[in-house]
Amino acid sequence: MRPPGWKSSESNQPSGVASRPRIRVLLPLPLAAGAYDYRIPQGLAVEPGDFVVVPLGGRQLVGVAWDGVADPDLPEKKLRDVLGVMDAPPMTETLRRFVTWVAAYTLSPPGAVLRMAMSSPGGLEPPPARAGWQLSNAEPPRRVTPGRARVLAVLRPGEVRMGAEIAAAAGVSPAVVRGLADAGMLVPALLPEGAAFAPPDPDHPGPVLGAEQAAAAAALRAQVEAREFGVTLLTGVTGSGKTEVYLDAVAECLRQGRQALVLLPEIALSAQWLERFRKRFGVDPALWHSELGAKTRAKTWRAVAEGGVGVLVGARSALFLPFPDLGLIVVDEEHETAFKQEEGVVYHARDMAVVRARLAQASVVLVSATPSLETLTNVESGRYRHLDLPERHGAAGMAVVEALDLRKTPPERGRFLAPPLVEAIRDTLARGEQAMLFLNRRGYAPLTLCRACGHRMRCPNCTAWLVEHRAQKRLQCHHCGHAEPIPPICPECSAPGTLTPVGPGVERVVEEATALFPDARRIVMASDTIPGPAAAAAAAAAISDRQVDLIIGTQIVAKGWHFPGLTLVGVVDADLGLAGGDLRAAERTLQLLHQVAGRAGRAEAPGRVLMQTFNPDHPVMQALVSGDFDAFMQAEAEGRRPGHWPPFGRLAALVVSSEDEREADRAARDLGLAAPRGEGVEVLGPAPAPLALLRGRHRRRLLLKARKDVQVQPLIREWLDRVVLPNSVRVQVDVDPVGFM
DNA sequence: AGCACGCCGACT
DNA sequence: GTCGGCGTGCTC
Repeated sequence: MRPPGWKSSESNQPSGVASRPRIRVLLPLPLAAGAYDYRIPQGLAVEPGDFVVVPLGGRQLVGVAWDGVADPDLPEKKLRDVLGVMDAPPMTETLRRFVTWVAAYTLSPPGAVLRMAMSSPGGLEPPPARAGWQLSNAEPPRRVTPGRARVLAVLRPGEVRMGAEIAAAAGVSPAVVRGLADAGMLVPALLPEGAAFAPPDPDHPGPVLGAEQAAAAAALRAQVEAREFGVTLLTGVTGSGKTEVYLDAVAECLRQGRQALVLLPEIALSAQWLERFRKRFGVDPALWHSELGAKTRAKTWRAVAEGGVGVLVGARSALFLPFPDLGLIVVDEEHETAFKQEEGVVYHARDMAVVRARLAQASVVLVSATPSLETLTNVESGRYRHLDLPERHGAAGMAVVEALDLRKTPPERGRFLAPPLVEAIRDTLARGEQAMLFLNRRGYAPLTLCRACGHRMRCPNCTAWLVEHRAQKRLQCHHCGHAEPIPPICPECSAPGTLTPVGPGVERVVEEATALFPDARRIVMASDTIPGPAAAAAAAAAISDRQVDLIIGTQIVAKGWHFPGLTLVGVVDADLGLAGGDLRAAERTLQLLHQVAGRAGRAEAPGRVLMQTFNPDHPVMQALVSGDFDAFMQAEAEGRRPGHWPPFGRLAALVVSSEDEREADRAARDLGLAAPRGEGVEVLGPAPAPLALLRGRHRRRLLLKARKDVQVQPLIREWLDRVVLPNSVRVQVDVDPVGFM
């Protein structure tokens, strides 16, 4: 007896005294040692890349036969036999090399990276054959009941259909079908597998490209046609047609018979993107994101491995799918920090996309209206090519952006919308156009304090204030799961009714807008009101259909929506992202606010953007008002270059954490004392990590800063080997950190 | 990641 | 007297 789905050795003989060949097997577990060695039993053929079943301890696991030679010194008695080979396409050498590369770069166990490449256990099993019935060759009896006759008439010779379906088509109960089967007139048969994914047609008549777009598209097509590694940055303002241009490169990739992967930062919110894809290719692409169910996941994974998927659109994890011949990777909104995976294997999907493409001899297109300084620097140095789409395609010009000085025209006391913004909204609504208010902060108020004693409500597990969520009447921590009812008295001084919300969250803006514009039809777009892709699509449709006058939302309104009736965007707090000592705070704020601004005025009507700020002279505000991002990014570069800050140097963060604060301090200090030193290497800290307490763990951070030509991975590996830390202390390494962790 | 082995509190 | 808490360590 053998489990379904895999082949085992034919011989049941013991492996014998003579030593059998060995093979390394990488298991999808975070084992620091890497691949384990196994014995190949007689009668079983195992090649690198094969998905193999092996014993580990008391259980059986699927791993991948890996490259390299087994350790000849490993004693024979430790070795166990490979149990079988899965009936699945082997992992390609390119993907195996990618797994190894990512593990080495991120200082993760290779098995932890492999786990991401085996993210669908079901995909390794052949798809379950579905059972059906077909006509037998038996001579039909001369007399049959009318029901049986109808069934026999419904089925054509050789046709296989499911029992329930046959019964429905013949208008009989399933019992009649069963009866015919018992009588031998129907025989069981397997249903043919339908094509899982309709192939996108590269020559489907799509939208017509303008001259600038056509030229850029031709350049991208040529790059794909070359079938070698190359990276191009594609820039252009919102509405310049970047998507249509890179979809043309996708089409060329399909003509080449290779697969294309499009990475989006938030796949769950991309209903409008899918519509554009459908317009270009006539079918839906395959999708990959964390919300896929196990069945779809398995089907998609398997179809990708078998080469049955031409184009796949996915979130960052799609980078580890088993494409047999990947020809193109598009990273849309390449500046987005959502491409950075912060948990488990810490990696940046944009950077790893470039690595995978290099290993696969594929093209990369990085797309953004506001590219990251990293990417711009690679353009500058000639490593990446650059194509720019200069105009807004077939529509009005860019929205006019104005900084609204809150020092000159402050809102009324206890309000958050300044009079000029209120006026602008009023005018917009009066014209029958739509307005949007953006505040990147969920909840009602970010801080609750006691007016009597000054006590601030904070999370017991994190260094963070509790955020009031008025709808649930609760205070919530946005970093861990903690939530509590709003206490009736101050927990510190017991004064009743003195707890006061301070500052605005999106709910409070809704409250204010409701009081100001009671007749406007409103929609709130925040992660708590838009729980999934379906809700996002519905909200987008409601806005496009003009069922809504005023859109109030957080971060998610910034995504690439196209709302033709929207002509005014108000940014409630443009300074929000600028606080804190983050290296990229200014760059990120610019990118976010520009993206929000891009929602305004995309059709015939011109758009207007009002940003409420206390710093109208800040370079970010100046750049947004003038639209001169090149100058801003150049200034950013000049700010980072002298200190060898990224991208002009390398950075790695080590976050030491423990439930015990003194232990965290001690461990961080010990690490600091053992820090590597040398030419072009510097270690900063330890210092409290940006969230000094997170989910009950005290965190300290050390930063390793090195010159660009220094390989930081061996330095860090040796560093960690020099220090012995208690088991309760965790060290998380983040190579190329973005923002705080 | 599992699943073992290994030492200290509330139960049939 | 045991059942069981999860701390520590190993799995080719």
